[in-house]
Amino acid sequence: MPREKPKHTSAARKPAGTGVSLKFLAEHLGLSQAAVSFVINRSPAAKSIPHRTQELIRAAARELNYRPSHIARSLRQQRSFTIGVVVPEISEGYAALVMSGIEDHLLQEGYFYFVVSHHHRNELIEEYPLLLQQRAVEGLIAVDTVLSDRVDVPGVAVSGHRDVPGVTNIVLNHDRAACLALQHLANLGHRKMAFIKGQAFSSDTEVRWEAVREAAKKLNIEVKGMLTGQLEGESSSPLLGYQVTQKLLACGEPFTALFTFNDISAIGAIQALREAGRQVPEDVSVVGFDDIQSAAFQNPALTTVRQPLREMGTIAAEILLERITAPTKTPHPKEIVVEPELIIRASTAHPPKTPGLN
Amino acid sequence: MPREKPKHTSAARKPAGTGVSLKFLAEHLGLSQAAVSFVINRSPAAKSIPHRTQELIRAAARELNYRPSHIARSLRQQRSFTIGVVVPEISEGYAALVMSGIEDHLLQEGYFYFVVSHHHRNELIEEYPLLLQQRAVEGLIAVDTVLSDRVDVPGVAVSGHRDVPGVTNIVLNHDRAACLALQHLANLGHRKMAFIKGQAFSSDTEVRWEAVREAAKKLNIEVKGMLTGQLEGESSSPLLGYQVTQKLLACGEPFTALFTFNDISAIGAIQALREAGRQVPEDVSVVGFDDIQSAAFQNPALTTVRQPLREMGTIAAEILLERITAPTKTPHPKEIVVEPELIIRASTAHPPKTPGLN
DNA sequence: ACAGCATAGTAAACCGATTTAGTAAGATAC
DNA sequence: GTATCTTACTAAATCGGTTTACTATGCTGT
Repeated sequence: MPREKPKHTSAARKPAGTGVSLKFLAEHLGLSQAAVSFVINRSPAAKSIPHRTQELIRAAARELNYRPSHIARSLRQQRSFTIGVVVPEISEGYAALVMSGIEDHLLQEGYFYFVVSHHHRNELIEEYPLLLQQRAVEGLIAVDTVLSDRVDVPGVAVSGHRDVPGVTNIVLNHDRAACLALQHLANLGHRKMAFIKGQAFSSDTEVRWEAVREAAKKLNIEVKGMLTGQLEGESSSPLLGYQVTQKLLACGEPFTALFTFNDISAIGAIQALREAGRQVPEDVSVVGFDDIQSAAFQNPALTTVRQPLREMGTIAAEILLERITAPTKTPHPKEIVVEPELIIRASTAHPPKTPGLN
Repeated sequence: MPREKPKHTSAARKPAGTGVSLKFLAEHLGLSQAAVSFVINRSPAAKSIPHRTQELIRAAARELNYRPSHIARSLRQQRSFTIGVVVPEISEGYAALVMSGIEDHLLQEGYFYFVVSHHHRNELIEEYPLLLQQRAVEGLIAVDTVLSDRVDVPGVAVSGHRDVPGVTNIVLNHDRAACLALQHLANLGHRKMAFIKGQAFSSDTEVRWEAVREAAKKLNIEVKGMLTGQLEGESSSPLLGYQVTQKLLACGEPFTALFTFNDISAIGAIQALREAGRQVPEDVSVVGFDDIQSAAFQNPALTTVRQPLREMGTIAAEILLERITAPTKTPHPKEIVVEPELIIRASTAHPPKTPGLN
């Protein structure tokens, strides 16, 4: 009779394709899957397994390069450690900054995330959250997007501005933002101001505009319909700001200051002003919004209202994970307000001495 | 004896938490899970199930809002329809553009993707691909990152520039890119050129620099060590370009043209030049690289070598899915070359009449 | 009358883990 | 000597689907 070989019946396969499974590892060790699982996960049940055996198991796991299937684990534990992020589009500076804040916190906590971008198409805004849920995300973060309430995982909206049940809103203090900008311009001596509102689909547009009107009223500044433009179109190119500004100039109403919806449109606006022979800031002061990276490196460097976009992303991730891991602790905040900051650079100055020159 | 109620024993639960399961749906219908599964998936096995029943099943599924668990399905079918994207960081214009190209194709084909950013930290570059694999991604796309070969799923690198087995490289034709830029400057009459190389960690740096030297030799242009700067530091802010340019100016060697590693650094460079009293393009012409969105809206608008970043992302996704779904068809291309395009704007012009004025 | 085939499904294995309940062997207590 | 307690595990259920193999019934052909 031949000497008995070490247990190596190996019903579990190990063709390079899939990596080694728990079953394979257990058989290799001559132990049950349960025992191996206990040790690998440092489960309390492992306390009855002697140190010697534990080391054997860990050594084998390392040697065979065992990596538990996250999918199998998710299925069993009903925990995916995955969340979904819904953004309008990726290329835009805004969403990218928020995402990088989100990512920071999520990866650090061992969560991964799916990103989907809907390009403002309604059917996608409806469908993606459901698809994400099907993929067992434990929560959703929506950036500048209104989450429908058909979703039953915790949600956090960055600039969502809609009262959706179960969704926490992270919003900028727009009142303060508008005050900062208008106050700054008023202090410089500006009275005739023009404004560029955001696209209708952006959830910030409405709130911010309301805040601007409020602030203007407080400062006793007139908001003329003729001097109020609105961005139009999907893209996030400076071209939109360029076009609106041309219209504002064409209407003939004089102005010495322009408050735009974001930095991108401010950049386009400055271009249009310059082409029309108006110098920035000598003839017209321009205040942007967001403080995207390149704002500081425009010529002239942009005065702008800074939104702490990265922080907003981080906060969103923090709140979401809190809500996921301790759903009962806090009933969950409805809204979290972050503060803007006025960054004064070179695109604003006193109005020209001959005011109203057009 | 009370009238018999419709079959509704319902061992399967349906508390709002988890949505309905196949088991619940099957019991609700009084059918087996298999039958329901066949119909839902339009599997060939469903042909033996009469239309009437099929409709009943589909109606119930719709009504109960049944959504199969993607995780359970993945486990059984060993297909996750998920891929992993590895980028240096998200906030940068470069990666964001490539990602948006990737996303376009992936979502369209029913795949989702995880994003991880490694911030050039080696341990993360090593670890993330393994973690992604553990999460059963079917392939990896690395952007400006060298994939280690310890991964055994198909990989595609965008600007990877390293010969990793099993990885397809999508690269720009850097020789042509360098030629376009230098030819353009030479045609304008420039002879004294300065250069800004990329950071050491960027995988494009080496290749591009080689191409620049080659092109310069062909055009008989001297590449002086003193007029060669290098970006230093993690961040992707224009500040880096600003600092390098200050050094170039400080060295005292005259130049009339500057070819930068990317648009971001070109923006910083222009700032530095201006502060030193050199006008762009009157005194110094500047050529950027990439053609990021804001390049067109700089002042002056940036002349730059355009990389088709979005397309590179889309191509990466296409190749990857091809390799996943038909692994044997093509042995798999080692390298795919895309062509650059010179975008001439306002930051380049003839050199000044008094050449070499410093 | 009975084989053979189509119809309309069902039972159970399976994917790869986690987890509960339980067991066998040896040590200790009384 | 036996009841009890540890110690060191294991068997089997489970998560929620997919898929293979099989069955029961009715109809057709000869």
